[in-house]
Amino acid sequence: MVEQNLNLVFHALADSTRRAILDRLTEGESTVSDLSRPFPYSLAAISKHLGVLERAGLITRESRGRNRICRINPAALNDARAWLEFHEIFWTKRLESLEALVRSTKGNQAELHSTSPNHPSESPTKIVRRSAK
Amino acid sequence: MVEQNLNLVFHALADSTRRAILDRLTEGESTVSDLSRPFPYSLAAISKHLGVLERAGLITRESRGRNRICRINPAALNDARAWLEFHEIFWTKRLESLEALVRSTKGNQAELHSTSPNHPSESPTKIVRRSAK
DNA sequence: ATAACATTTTACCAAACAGTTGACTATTGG
DNA sequence: CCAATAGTCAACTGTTTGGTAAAATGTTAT
Repeated sequence: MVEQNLNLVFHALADSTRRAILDRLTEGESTVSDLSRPFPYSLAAISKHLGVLERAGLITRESRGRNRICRINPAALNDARAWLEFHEIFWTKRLESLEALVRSTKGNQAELHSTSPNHPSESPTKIVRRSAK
Repeated sequence: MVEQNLNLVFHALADSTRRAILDRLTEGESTVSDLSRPFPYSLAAISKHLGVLERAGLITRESRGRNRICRINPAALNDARAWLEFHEIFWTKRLESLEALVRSTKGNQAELHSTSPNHPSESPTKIVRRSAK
């Protein structure tokens, strides 16, 4: 569930055009055609990008008359940021404790490969078959 | 440059298998076949995933005898995390000031669409043609 | 009513993706 | 030296992506 959402969010962010759309949206809500103006793409292309962003929860769209106005949804970034932040710290900590281990055992050739200083069960991400993407 | 790198990093992260590989790698460096063992995929598939992760700078690979050992590179997460963190704060701030504006002008129907409380030049992401992806 | 406008949908295309299998290249243990 | 092991590469397959153009759907203004 969360896994699937991370896929959607990271995928949505992995495109310059979509990130630029998000940036434009920080300047305030916007209609689709206003949004599309600065881009060298068709309205339909932008509409598709908005679909990707909406499915990822990064924006919301609301019909107002014959326009659809788009707004950013800051909360949706939280999952992704949390994943990154946690992992950055986690990885760094792991590397530090690994270095400490190396330092403390320097001189005697301790096993350096297959190092598992903590229990593997801490690993937070689960394997998901491609069909679930 | 940075733009391009963000594409690579976010794309690399937008896949459960690759995130799971990264997680496994936090338990310590690993060979490719050790890495591939828990996954229901061929060695070649995992090797490809490792290529994606390496191109994004998220891991490094080093030949050791007939093995290639893979290590995580925590620094590479920084760009992505920085982007997310900045934007989450940025977006939230914008929404707050927008709300404040709405509150302060409540009762008189001020222009609510096309709202640009700050200068648009602050927007950090640039538009990049698809070819650059 | 009807014309114009804003957006989505559909049908299509080329390129990229995620996977496979099988051949190929090193490296090592016996 | 030779067989086994570790990994990558090449070719192929089916699916997804990011784009287009054109038709369809709503909504508003006249």
